[in-house]
Amino acid sequence: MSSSAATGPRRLGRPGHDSASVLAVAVRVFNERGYDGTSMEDLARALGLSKSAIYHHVSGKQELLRRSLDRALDALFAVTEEEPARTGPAVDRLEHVLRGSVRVLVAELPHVTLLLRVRGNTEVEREALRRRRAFDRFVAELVRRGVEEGDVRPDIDPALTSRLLFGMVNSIAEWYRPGGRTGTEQLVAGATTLAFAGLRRG
Amino acid sequence: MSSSAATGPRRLGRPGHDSASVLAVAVRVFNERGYDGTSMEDLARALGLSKSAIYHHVSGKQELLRRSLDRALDALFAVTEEEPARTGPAVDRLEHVLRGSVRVLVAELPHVTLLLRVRGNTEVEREALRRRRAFDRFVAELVRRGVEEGDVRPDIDPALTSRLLFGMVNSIAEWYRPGGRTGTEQLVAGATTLAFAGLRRG
DNA sequence: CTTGAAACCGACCGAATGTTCGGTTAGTAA
DNA sequence: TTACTAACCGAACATTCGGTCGGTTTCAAG
Repeated sequence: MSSSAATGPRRLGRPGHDSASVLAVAVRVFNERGYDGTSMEDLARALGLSKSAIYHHVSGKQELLRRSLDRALDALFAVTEEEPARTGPAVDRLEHVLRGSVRVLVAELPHVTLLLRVRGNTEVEREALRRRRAFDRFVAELVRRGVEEGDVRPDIDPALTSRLLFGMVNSIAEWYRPGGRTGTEQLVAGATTLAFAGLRRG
Repeated sequence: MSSSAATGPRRLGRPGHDSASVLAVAVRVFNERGYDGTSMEDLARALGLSKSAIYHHVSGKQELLRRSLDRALDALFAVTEEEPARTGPAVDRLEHVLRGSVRVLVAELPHVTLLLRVRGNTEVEREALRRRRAFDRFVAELVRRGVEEGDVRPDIDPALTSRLLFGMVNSIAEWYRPGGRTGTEQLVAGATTLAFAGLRRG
C-alpha cells in the first residue's frame, strides 16, 4: 500500500486533468449552455486550460458527447436487465423500471440530462437516439402487457400512458439538483405514487 | 369584397414570404436542429431563399426566437387568466390550468417546444425563462392550496407534485405530432386521468 | 407605359468556430 | 543526472458564423 494509499493513486508524469475530469467538467458546461451552444473555448475556460490542451485528453468535442451519452444509456439499460424487470407481473416490472430510472437519473444526472436533450444533428447523436428509442419500446411493451394482465387501466392508450409516465420521470432532469431539500428516495416515492395512485387523495 | 376574397388578401409588391411565414419555417427548423445548432444558412435553405433575404423580413436570428417564445408564453398565461383558473376550489382551478396547458401545447406546439428547450444563453432567453418561472409559480401555488383545502394528497411535497405534474404535460412536446392517431382531447383526457386518478385501475 | 412597394440576390465583412502542430513544462523512476 | 511520461501552451489553420450593403426583380395600381 505504498503506491495507492488514501491520498490517492500517484500517477506518472505531470499532474493535472485526465480524460475523466475533463469529461465531467465538459458535461456540466454542456448542460448549462447546451451542447451546440458550448464552444471549445468555453470548455477551456471552465477547465482553466488552453483550448489545445483539451485535445491531449480527448479526440474532440464529439467524443465528450459520445462518452457521456453512452454512460447514461448503459445505466438505463442495466435497469432493464435486472431480474425484477424481467420476471413477474408486468405492472410490477414496470414499477421496478420506473423506480430504477429515477435512481439512474439522479445518480447519473448530468449524463442523462444531456441524453434527454439530444437532437440528432450528428451520427453520434443519432446512435444515442436509436438506443433511447429501444429503451422506450421496452417500457411501452411493459405497459401493454400490464393492460393485458388486467393490472393497468385500459381506458388510456398504452403508448400514450408510457410516454406520459416517462415524460414525467425524465422531466426531473430539468430541475432536480442533488443536495437540495428533496432526497432521492423522496423523489422515487413521489414519482411512483403520482404515477400509480394519482394526485387526488383517496 | 373585391380585394380580400376567398382567394386570400392580395398583397402589394412582389409575392413571396412575409415575416409570419419566415417565422413558421424558422421555428420548425429550430426544433429539428436546436436553436444554437441552426445557422441562418440552414434557414435560408429551408425557406428557398438567400441568407440576406431573411433580413428583409426580420431583424435577425434573435427576433425569430423572441417572437416564438412570446407567442408560447402569451398563450400559457392566457389560460391562467381565464375565469375557471381564478375562482373556485384550487383542485378544480389546477385541473383547468392543466387541461388548458395541454391544449395550448398542442395548438402552439412548435413555439411551446422551443420554449421548453431554452437554456438562457442570451437576454432574450433569460427573459423567457423569467416568464416561464412565473407560470410555474402560479401552478405550484394552486397545488399548495389544493393540499390546504384537503383535495390534494398531502403526502407528497407540493413543489415536487407540481413539477412532476407539469413535467408530464410538457413532455408531450417531445413526441406529439398532430395528425397522428392521438387526438387533442384524447391527450387532454389521458394526461388529466393519469395526473388525478393514477395508473392502476380502481 | 410609369410609379411605388415589397421580395429578393450576390458579394462581402469581421468574428468565432473546431482542430492541428511543434515545442515546453512538471512530475516519477532508475 | 538521465530517461521517460503525461499535461500543457501559443500560434496558426480552414471553415462557418450572424449580419450588412447596394442593387435587381416582380407584382398591383394609376
